[in-house]
Amino acid sequence: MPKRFGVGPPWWHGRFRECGYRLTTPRESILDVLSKTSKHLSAEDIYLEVHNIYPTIGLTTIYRTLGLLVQMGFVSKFDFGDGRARYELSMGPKSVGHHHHLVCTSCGRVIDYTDFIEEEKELLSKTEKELSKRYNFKISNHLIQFYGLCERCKNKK
Amino acid sequence: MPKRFGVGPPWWHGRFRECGYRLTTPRESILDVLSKTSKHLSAEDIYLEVHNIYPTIGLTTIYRTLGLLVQMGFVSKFDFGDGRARYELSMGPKSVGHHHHLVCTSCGRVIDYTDFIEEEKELLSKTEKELSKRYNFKISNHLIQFYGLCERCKNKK
DNA sequence: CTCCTATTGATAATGGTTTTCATTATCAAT
DNA sequence: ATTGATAATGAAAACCATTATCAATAGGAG
Repeated sequence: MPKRFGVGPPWWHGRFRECGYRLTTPRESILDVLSKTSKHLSAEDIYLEVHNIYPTIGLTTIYRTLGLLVQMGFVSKFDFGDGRARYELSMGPKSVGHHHHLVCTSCGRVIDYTDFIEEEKELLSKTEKELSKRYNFKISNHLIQFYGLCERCKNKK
Repeated sequence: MPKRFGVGPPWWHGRFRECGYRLTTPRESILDVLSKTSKHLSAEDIYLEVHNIYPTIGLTTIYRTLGLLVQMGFVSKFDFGDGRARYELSMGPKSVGHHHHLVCTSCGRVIDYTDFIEEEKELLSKTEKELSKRYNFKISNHLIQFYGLCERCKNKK
């Protein structure tokens, strides 16, 4: 039986050591905030949140740690076109798992969707396989976003 | 028989007037550069190119015009994660037409691919339709990018 | 040709992200 | 527990793509 979430050390403890990095208080605080939300937080959002539980944190450390987490594959970095990057835990309990985004070009609202159409996943892996072969490319990730007007903005016109 | 490209006024002349904008020399120069390449140019790339044929151009005008062209749907704006936006003509002779990107996370190289798998287009429109209905979202565009290691970088390891 | 207005471009400002560097914390070996 | 090598931190400054400001200029309807 797999270990339940919420008991024992968080799942990421081991991975840090494996990669040769130290799991420090600032880093844990950042992971803590990320794991307790399913929102799309900016670096400053995270800074403000972490600041509550670890007041001496610096914005620099936020950026550095996020870079590390992205590199380790724990965190995904997104650009929704508003000039600041957004970060989401890409694995873990509160995470919705892999998902794509609907971005409203008018108000900037972002909707996650995980309920893929049946064939969507299947086609995606097929496409990745095909592209890998054709372009001799080792594909490790993909980004899919749809742009348009959300319910509110659509009716506003 | 459709008008051949290269003769008569460029295809975009009319569209400007329709939208209530003036077609000025700086704007034409920018469109000229964009229509003669299939690369992913940054604002500064475009600035340097246009500067050759219209030396008094200002970087400000580049940004303003690109914003206009994006808004009019002539140009697509992309973010490949290197901190600067890239622009491509989304219609016209030299344009490869709608395409997706393979982005190398190591060297930043970008490969366009237009030769979609047969089912890809079909599924995409099906997905858009489904999402529009489910989230009451008017989808007008999408972005699909695959990340990984290009041939060169893959072998370098 | 003239006037009104959109457009331009030099400059300064903005703001998210990175760099720098002196200080501090971590962990393995003692 | 103590030490020492090294990684990590954070305040401040630097960076740099993009935007705002504003006086000067150009387009085009009349």
